[in-house]
Amino acid sequence: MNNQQDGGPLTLRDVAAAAGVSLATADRVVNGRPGVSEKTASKVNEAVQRLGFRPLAAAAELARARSWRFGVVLPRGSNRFMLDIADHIRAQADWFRARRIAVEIIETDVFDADRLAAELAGLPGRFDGVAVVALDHPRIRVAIDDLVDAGVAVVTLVSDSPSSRRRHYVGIDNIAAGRTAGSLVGRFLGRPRGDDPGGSIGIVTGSGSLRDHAERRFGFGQVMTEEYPHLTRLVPVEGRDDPERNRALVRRMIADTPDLVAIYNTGEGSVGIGEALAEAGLARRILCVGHELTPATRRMLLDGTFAALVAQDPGHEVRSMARVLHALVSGQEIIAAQEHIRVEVILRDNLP
Amino acid sequence: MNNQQDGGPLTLRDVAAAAGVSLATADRVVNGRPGVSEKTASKVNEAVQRLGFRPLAAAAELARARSWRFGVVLPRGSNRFMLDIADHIRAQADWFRARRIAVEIIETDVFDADRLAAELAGLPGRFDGVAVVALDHPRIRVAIDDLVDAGVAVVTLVSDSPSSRRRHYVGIDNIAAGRTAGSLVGRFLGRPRGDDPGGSIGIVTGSGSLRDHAERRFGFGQVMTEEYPHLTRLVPVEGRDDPERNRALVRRMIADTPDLVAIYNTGEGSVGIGEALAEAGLARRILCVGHELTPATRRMLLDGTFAALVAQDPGHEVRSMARVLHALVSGQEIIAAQEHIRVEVILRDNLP
DNA sequence: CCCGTTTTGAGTTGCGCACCTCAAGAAACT
DNA sequence: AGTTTCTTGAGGTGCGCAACTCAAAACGGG
Repeated sequence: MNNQQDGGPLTLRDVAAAAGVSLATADRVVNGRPGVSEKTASKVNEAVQRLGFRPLAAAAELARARSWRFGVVLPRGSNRFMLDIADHIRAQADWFRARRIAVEIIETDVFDADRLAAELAGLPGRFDGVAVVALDHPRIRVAIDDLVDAGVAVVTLVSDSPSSRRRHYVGIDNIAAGRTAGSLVGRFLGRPRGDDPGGSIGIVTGSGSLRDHAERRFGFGQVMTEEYPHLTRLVPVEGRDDPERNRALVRRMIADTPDLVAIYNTGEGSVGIGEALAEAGLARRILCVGHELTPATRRMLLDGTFAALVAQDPGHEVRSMARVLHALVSGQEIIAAQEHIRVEVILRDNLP
Repeated sequence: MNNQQDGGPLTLRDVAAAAGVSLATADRVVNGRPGVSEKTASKVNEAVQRLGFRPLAAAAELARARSWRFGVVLPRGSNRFMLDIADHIRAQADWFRARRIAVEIIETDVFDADRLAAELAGLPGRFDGVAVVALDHPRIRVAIDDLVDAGVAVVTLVSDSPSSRRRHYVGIDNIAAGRTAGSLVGRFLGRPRGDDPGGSIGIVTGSGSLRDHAERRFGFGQVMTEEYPHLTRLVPVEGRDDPERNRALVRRMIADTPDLVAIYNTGEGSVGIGEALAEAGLARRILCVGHELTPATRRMLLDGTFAALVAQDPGHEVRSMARVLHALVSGQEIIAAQEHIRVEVILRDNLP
């Protein structure tokens, strides 16, 4: 019953026949089970190669007949972007269930390394795969490595811990994101003409200890130094992603900086910046670039308060996380090109 | 053998038990087969809702045990973007095979409506699903509708034919793309200051008859008229996406336009524009914005000849096309949010 | 040569579902 | 009442693979 005769799909049966072995032997080779001589194994592998056999994903998954438990460790709190991530996870519930995946969202204080490490230490046994918004901190690195050693598939999400042995990072290149913001600010301000004095750029950031924000500031600074040396960068102020704090900080910034021409916010809470500018009657007169698309930033993009946003798509990230964890636990290959998360530039005109 | 007792996965068996009907009846309802009274059907549906049942994707796919034949109709020729689309289709071969999908690429002259229509007429029977780079032309609309009537799932790819009854369009909103290009050009040129005379903007386009290019010109013009009235738009010149023609056109444009400040190319062949500028020693002095990321545009983005690209991701489009066609032929739902193709802005700093 | 080990073949089971047949029962007709 | 139509249940089959058992065959060492 060689399927290949009738043009049907290529099955393991065909491989076995082509290699001149039994189905059982072919199965042993393909699934890496012991008890096959090297000679026979290479015969089978050669046939797999020659025929281009790939196990039918659906059949393999069905036959494996096991379910997976994934945990996603997110920062507790009201950060809009993280809420979006959580929403997208819930929105993907059907996708997960159709693949026998149970997802649990674990909210914790990711800014407290000890607590996060303790949380991670309790995960082995509870989960087959874990995605974590990581702090780049030695204690977290160790906690992640322990998870990996316990046989859990670990990926970092949004914020990486590159020194750990996590299998994958799902998120954007934050240096590139900062550079992109820098180029937008530089180009939007225009080349200095004649006696153009340049001007000062205010930088609002979340916290000095977050790797993603630090990388964005770094990338932003790179471009500014290289390409726009006529512009002055003010010392970054930390608003901890809180709109209220950002508003106060920007209010003071406006008062203290007569030649303020632009503001770059590396994190959330952009709405506070917009409010401070509106109070001072400076909305649309001072160039603003921020990160992430939220209802608030969308509104400010539409009304012109913000000229551009540098963003990452939380939906893509959640789907990528799901695919990568699923591939890792079920021993499939990761298609790198597909899992690359893009640094997106959003203007008023290409709002999704 | 109620799986729910042991916390196992939720199966159709459980639904049937919960609804107090047999497996066969539950199956009839779930798969929309006839012969079930309305009362019983609603009982089953209620149980499906209440328990949150979803057929296990792998099992459903395996059981359906049928393969699909998809055809992708692409323009013949050397257009780099279309070659990328074809490459991505080939790169997805494994994904397709794992889902029993055989994909055939059909190259034809999409600019010749008669020939394209004839090509489409020959597809029913050969394919279960077809993706076509459509010309928005009455003859093509009829040909697409005929395909749909013949029971073929049809989606348009990259270029739409919105008046047809195609089930889905996989591609970007080209008006938004043109608007985005317009905003980039306008903002990059900067606000007029003092006695700033504005300047002229050259527009290079592929052909007047392509819907996507026309829409881009329209969107570009919208933004220019609304926001940057001090800038003059030259009459678009048609280079048919050919670098050589574009080079000649831009050479003439440079000679004829002393106040040329920017060039917008709605299509391909941007490399010819870069060459003409380089010859005249104007590279990086005249602002260029184009479309699509190719090896050539990537290079010109890096060397500063082009300031920005407005792009669509061919990989995303191919994957979306595959998902949508697969969903259509197998009666699954399309997740609209996931299938939205974004208008991407690519600067030197966020090159993927 | 025999004996023990390794390798291989043959076969079974089950994953969850789609799809089919057949027959029994219920309801709606004449 | 009998007859026809509709509805439901029971059961089987197969999709392609993973994972297993058991026995036969091949192999290696003494």
